[in-house]
Amino acid sequence: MTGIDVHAEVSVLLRVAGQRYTPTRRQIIDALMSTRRPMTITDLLEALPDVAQSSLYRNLTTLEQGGVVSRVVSTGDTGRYELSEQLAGHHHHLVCSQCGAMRDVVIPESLETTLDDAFARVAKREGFRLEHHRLDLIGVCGECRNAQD
Amino acid sequence: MTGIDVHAEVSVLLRVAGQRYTPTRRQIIDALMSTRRPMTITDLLEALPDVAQSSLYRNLTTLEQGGVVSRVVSTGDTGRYELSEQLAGHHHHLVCSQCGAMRDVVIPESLETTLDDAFARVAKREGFRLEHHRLDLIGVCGECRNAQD
DNA sequence: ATGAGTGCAAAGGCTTTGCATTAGG
DNA sequence: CCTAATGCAAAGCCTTTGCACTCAT
Repeated sequence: MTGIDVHAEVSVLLRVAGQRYTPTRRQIIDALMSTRRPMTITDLLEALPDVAQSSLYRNLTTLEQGGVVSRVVSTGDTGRYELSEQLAGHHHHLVCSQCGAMRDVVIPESLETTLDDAFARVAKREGFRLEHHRLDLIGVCGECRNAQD
Repeated sequence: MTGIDVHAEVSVLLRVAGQRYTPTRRQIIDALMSTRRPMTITDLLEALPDVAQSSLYRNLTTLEQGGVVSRVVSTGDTGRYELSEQLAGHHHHLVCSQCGAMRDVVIPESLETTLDDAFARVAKREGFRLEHHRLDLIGVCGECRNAQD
């Protein structure tokens, strides 16, 4: 998806949610689009030095409620955000157990289908209405592997 | 795995880590064994009313470093802990998107094998040394479904 | 003009740390 | 005895909130 498409889509999503697409929000989206990994609050503050911390938090909340971004659960002590899957596509994460870095990763479509089928059965068995799944691959990233040599 | 086995195993793990298996730590393990879901700090404090909050945090850290318990990443604002997979066996979690509750769930062994194979390939492609995977099924639990009727 | 968005500072809430006391080997 | 573990209280850190100001419609 190109940047223009994303901005147009965000604009629609926010309008539906009764929210404006302000310059600050556009900057946040630009920052999130610029990388293939969830960004921490710190990352975002560094990328947007003119945005107050409180504004960042408030905008992220607004964007999340509008379905534009998603809060990513991570091991770290600070929150992480990414574009919602509606905008970025379905994906998973590689998580480095040493440095904590996260990176997006896509698994074969056939495997996703297998997973969806199996999970649907498990959810039914457990009396659970399944919405989606979250899958992280934990290991050691290339940089940390090199650093150990 | 029976309770006796778990305590014996914990004792060994802690000894290897150079740590003692104190009464407080045994109480924590008993609490974690009593339920099939990760417990929050609040849960544990309620289950162990005579244990100071700081002791709980410190013991959980010690137990985690010894490989006895695992910190579970969750959406909530407070930490969650469970017995390590070495003690509790490999499993995943059902996470309720409405009430935040988590519950253990096991998926078919054949699916785990399929996942492991596929993930190994993905990790290799990405220059990642895979350690394990984390899989959550997000949806609405039975209680919340009933509450909506 | 009228409500939303912003910045700054203060307050909140979970977690960690300091320090004196107690228990275990 | 000597180190580890505990309790209580204080400090830290990320996040949220209050309030006045500015911007957009």
